[in-house]
Amino acid sequence: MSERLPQGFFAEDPTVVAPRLLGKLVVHRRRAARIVEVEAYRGVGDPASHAARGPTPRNATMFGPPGRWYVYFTYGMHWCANLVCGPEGEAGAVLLRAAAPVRGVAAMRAARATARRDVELCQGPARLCVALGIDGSLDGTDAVSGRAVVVDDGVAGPEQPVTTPRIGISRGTDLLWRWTVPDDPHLSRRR
DNA sequence: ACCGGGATGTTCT
DNA sequence: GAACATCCCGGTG
Repeated sequence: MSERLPQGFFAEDPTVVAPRLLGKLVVHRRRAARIVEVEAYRGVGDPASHAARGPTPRNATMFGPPGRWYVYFTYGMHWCANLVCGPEGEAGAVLLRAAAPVRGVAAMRAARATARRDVELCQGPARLCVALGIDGSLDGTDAVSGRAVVVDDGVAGPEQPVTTPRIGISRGTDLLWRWTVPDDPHLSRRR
């Protein structure tokens, strides 16, 4: 059975929370997917973070309390989903980059008509949002007890997650702040 | 398989 | 204007 995450799960630094999210389930609209790939973004001080230059209207949620969804719009057409982590005001977050479909697969296929194989349904941060029906209306909502939640269903994450540089960024590329389940077929591809 | 380019709009220089 | 935590499609090998 799925259990709510303990209070304080998201209170630690995003680089600590990120690997712990591997193996957890994202649940929304009767669909569920197991997280296999994440990236940590620190707030001010991380040049790749949306919060690097302080608060703006877009990143306001990042500066709020941990455990909430930060959902942003990019490239004129894509939503991406993060979990706010760390002390309030530090604007840390973990980006969900890929997941393995677990429940509601038919609904995911309907939402992701261009996916040719089920392995592609949540393979990438924007694809994951489409498959699960996540959009900007979720921004700022509670990820422990709200409409969309992250839960622990008792399946252990990897003992030794793989760490790599983050994908799709032009600054902070030296930091190994991407964590993946080793050799999982649902990982996003490029580099 | 790999690559290049277009889509589309918000944010920032 | 340019960049952007992306994806899709159509070219070529």
